[in-house]
Amino acid sequence: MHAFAPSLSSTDLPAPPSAGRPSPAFRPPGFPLIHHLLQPGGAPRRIGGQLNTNLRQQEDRNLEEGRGEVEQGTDGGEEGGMEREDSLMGFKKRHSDAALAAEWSQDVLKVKRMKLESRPKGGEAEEGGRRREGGREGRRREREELKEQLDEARERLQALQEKVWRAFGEKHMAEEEEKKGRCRNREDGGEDAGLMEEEEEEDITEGMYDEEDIEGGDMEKEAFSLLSVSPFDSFHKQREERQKDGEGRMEKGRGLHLEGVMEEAGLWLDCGGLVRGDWHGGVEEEGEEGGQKFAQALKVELGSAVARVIDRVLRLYTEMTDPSSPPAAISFLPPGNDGGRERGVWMGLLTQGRREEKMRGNEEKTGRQDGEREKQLQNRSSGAPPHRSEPSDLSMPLAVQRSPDIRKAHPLLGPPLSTHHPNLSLHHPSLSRPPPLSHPPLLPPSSQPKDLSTSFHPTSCSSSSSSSSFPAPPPPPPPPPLPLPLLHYSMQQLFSRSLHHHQLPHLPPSRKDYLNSDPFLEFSAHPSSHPSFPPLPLLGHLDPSLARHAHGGRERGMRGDGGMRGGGMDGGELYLTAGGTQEGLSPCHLKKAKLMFFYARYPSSNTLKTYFPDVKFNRCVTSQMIKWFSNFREFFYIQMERFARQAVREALTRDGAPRVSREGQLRVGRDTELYRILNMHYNKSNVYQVPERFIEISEVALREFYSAIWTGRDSDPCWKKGIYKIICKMDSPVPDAFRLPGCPIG
DNA sequence: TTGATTCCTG
DNA sequence: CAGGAATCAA
Repeated sequence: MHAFAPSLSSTDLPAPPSAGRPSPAFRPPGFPLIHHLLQPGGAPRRIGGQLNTNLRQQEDRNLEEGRGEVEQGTDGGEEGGMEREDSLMGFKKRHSDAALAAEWSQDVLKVKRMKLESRPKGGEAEEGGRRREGGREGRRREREELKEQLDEARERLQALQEKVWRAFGEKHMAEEEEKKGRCRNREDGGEDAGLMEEEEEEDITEGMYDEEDIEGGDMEKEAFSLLSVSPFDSFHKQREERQKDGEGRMEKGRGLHLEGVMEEAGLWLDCGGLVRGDWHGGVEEEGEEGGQKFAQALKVELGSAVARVIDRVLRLYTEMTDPSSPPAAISFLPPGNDGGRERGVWMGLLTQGRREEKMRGNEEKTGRQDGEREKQLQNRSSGAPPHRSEPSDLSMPLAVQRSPDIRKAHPLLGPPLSTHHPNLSLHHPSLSRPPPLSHPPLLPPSSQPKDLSTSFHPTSCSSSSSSSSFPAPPPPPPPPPLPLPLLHYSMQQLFSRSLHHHQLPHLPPSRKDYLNSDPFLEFSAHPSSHPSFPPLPLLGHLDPSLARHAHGGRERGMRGDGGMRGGGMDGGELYLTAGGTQEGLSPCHLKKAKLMFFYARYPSSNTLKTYFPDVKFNRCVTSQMIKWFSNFREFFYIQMERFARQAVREALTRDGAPRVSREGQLRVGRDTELYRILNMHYNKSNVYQVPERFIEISEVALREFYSAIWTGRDSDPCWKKGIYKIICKMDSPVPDAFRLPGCPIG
C-alpha cells in the first residue's frame, strides 16, 4: 500500500467532479486504493452500516455526490449533517424492504445463483429433514456430511486460491492452509448448520471471484476496467446487503469468506480496526491474518497496476499533445521557441533590476511610494528631462544612440555575455503589438536595430556590470520542467475527463487548446506537493480535532464546542457544508487564485464562483476573493510602474537625453528580474508554467507605464486609469482545469 | 444601497 | 494580505 502512497494516494484517484471527497486527514494511511477504484465516476456506491459515523458520512457524501452536482449555493451548512443522517437512515429503511433487492447489482444475483447451483443436490431438503429430526443421530450425520462438504470445499477453495495467488503473484498457501485448518477445527467443535452455508458461500464466493478474476485477465491492461470490476463491486454491495438484512439473517450476513477478508482488509485498515460488522461468525476472525495479507496483496497489485496505467496514459497523452516537449510539463512556448535560449533572445531587459536598484542608492523602494519620490527625483536630478512634457521630442525622428560594439550577441544565441544585457533583442514574432500608445509611434520592433544599446535596462552596463552587481547567481533560468509522473491535479484532470467525458484527447490540441483548455498539463508533480487536491485542503493545516469535527458533518457545531480558535479567526475559518463546499478560503484557494491571475486580472465574482466550486460563497467570501485579485493587481501594477520608472531613469542616465520613448524595446522575458518577481509572487512553488500570454500582457503593461512616465502623464492623478483599462481588456479565459475544486498544486 | 475598485496603511 | 476609506457605477 505504501509503496505507491507517496505519489499515488487515494486522494489522487478519480472521484466525482464535485467537491466533498474525504480529506486525506480523515483517512488512515492504509485506506485502500481499491476502495476508490470501486467508485467509478458517478456510480453510487452504497456503503454504510459498519462504518463509523464519520466514515459513513464520508461515504454517504460520496454517494450523494456521485449522483449529481455539487450542492452549491444551498443552505446546507447547519443542517447538512442531520439531513445526511436522516437520509442514511431512510436509506437503510428503504433497503430493509425486499423489494429493493431489484436494486442489487448483478453481482449479488450471481452470488445467489452460484450459491444455489453449488449447493449439494437435495441438500436443502435433506437438511430440512434432518433439522426436523433433530436427534443426536441426525446431528452426527449432519456433521459427517458437513465434513465431506467441507473437504470438498477445501479442495475447491485451494484450487481457486492457487489461481488467485498465481494471478497476483503471491502464494500464501501455507497460511491459507493453516487458516482452513483452524476453520475446520472450529467446526468440529460443534456448530450448527449455519456454518455449512457459510462454508458453501465461501466456496461460492471464491468461485465467483475466480471466475471474474479470470475474466479480468491482465490487471495492468485492464486497470481501468478494474475501476468497476465486479468482485469488489459485489463485495461492497454484499456488505451493504448485510447491513440491510441485519442480525436475523446470518446466512446472508455471514459467509463469503473472501468478502470477509476484503472487508477486514478494507474496513479495518480504513478505520483502524474500529469497526467490524455483525456478520462475523468467528471463522472470519480466524482467517483474518491470511485475509489481510491477501487483501494487502490485492491492494498492492491493484495500486501498482493502476499507477502504471495512469502513468502510461499520461505518457501517452503528453506524447500526443506535444511529442517534442518533456513529458512532465508541456511547455507553453510555441513551437520553435526553445526554452531559455529563445527566451534569452527576446528578452532580458529588466534582468536583475532590483539589486541594481539597491546598488544605485535606494532611489526607489517600492512602487507607489517611489512614485512621488521618483517624480521628484526625476524632476530634480535628471535635470529638465527633455523627454518629458514635450511632444515635439516624441515626434522627432528616431535617433537611436548606441554603440555598435556593444551588442555582439547573436539574437539566436542568447543574451550577450556578462556585461551586456540582452534586453533589446529581436521582437518576438509571437508578440502581439501592444495597444496603440498615446504618444507618437515608435519604430516597429522588427525595424529596430538589433544592437540597440541597453539603455533601458535598469542595470547600467557602464556603471556596473551585471556580474559585478550580482555576486549571487544571475536570475534563475526558466524553471525546468519537472519529471514524471504527472499526478495529483493533472491526474485528476485526466480521470475527470476520462470518466466524465468518456474520452481522452486523441488529437493534439491546438495551440489555443494549450493555452486555454489544457493547462493542467502545465502542472507537474511537485515532489513535496501533497494532495490537498481533493477538497478540504485546509484541513491539513488545521488541528486534527478540527478535522474530526468537520468530518462529523456538523462543522459549525464545533465552532462553539471546540473553541480551538480564538476570536477573530472567523474570517478564515473553515466550515464544511453539506455539499462538500467550505466556507472560508484556504491557502490553497489563494494559490489557485494567484494562478488564475495569470489568465484573468479582473475576474468577475460570478467567474470566481464558477472556478471555486468547493467554496461556498457568501458576501464575505466573495469580497475577500475580489479583494485578493485587487491585491494581485496592485502588486502587478506596482511592479510594472517600478520597473518602468527604472527603465526610464536608466534611459536618461545612460543616453543622456534620448528624444524618443523606446518602451517598444521593453521586454519581459522569462529570464528577467521582473518575470522572476511576478513568478515568485503568483507562482511561488514554481510548479506552474507561466502562460506566455501573461508575459505578453506584462510587457504591454510595462510599456504603457513606461510610456506614461516618459511622457509625463504620470503627473495626472488618474494617469493609471488608462493603463488599467487597457489591461483589463486583456483577460483571457481561465482554463477549464481551474474549474475543478481543490488546489491545483501542492 | 451595494458592489467593485483603488489607494493607503499596517 | 487584510482592513479601511474613498470613489464610482449600477
